[in-house]
Amino acid sequence: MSLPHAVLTSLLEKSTSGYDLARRFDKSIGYFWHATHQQIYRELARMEAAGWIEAYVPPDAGNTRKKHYRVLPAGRVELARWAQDSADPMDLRDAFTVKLRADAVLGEVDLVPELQRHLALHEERLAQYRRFEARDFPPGKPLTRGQAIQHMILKKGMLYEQGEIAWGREMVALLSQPA
Amino acid sequence: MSLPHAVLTSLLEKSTSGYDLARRFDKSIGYFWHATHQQIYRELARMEAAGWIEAYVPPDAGNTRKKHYRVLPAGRVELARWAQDSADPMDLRDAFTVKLRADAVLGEVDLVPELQRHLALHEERLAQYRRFEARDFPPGKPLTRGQAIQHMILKKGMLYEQGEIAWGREMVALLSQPA
DNA sequence: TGCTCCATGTAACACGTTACATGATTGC
DNA sequence: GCAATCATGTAACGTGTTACATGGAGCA
Repeated sequence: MSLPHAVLTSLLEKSTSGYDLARRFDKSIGYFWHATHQQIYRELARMEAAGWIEAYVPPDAGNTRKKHYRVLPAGRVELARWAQDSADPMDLRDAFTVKLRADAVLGEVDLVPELQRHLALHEERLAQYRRFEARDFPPGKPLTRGQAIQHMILKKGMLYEQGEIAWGREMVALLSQPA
Repeated sequence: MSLPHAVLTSLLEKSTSGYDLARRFDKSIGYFWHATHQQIYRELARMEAAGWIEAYVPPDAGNTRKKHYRVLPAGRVELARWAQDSADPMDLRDAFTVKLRADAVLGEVDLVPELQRHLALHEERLAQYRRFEARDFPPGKPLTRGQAIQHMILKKGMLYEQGEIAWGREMVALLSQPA
């Protein structure tokens, strides 16, 4: 049960509306914790009921219907409590690997086009991470502790994408071989 | 919806009982597609109802209550259909990375012990993968197409664990620095 | 006898996904 | 005026998790 805590973290980084949170979950924090906008609205309602966050109308509201949320002290306490909890590394649920295994046992499945599509997606994401890095962490720039952690998170994402790409290329070569 | 297909794949690799499938999901295929024994029993019941698999009493049953399952032609067809479907790369749900972000914004969270625990788990799993590799894919051994795919899957797991370990060590160094 | 592990399940609930609904605003 | 996008939600359903139930087999 970490979705509320991912939302709390995102709100602490920047107080905002459910809609903008959902969009942020499509990039940034969502690269490490995926969630749909419906999950986010549901969690916001629950957390408001629990007294972890509160809604307010932003001063520059103007003519939108946006409801902004900010984290209350109880929310901070809960987030700190959860962060100190022990939890095992994430379980993988990687459908493509299962498909490869299915191919290994069935034969007659052509996974090359899908693999190449995934490769392109991983390359695109890696390129985006590199742009983030160039923008936020230029070489030589002194970093606060928090920024250094954010940089390491980005590097973790880059490492992951690089691994997927290197492995994917080798896999294309194998699958493209004549049987 | 890939759990039934992961089970089908596992049953094609070896017909067996729900109990043994559950144990296999704790190693082997479970490293890429996690599932609990309750999920597996539920899927077996559904797939039997759908005519994808059938239960039978193994000839050497003896005095156990084990029900073995084997894949029926309809199950093969369904697995091949699913394997050809397009699906995006897996979404991550990595609680530890969220905790790091929480630490970056909150401070005052000590994630070093947890990180070291994870490091030990990743190292152990990598060692296990290496044992699998030495046992199943000794250098120079000629491989069928299916075996070559299985080897690549194992290498993907090794690459992943190596990345986690390298990154984790760098992260320990950062978090251990005096603030 | 009592303990542990084997083996299969039921039930309740929490979480995640998909489809749909509603109305306001912005741009052509 | 119309379409696309903004912004928030409801509802239904499917998947995943946790707790518990049941009874047999092996063994000290």
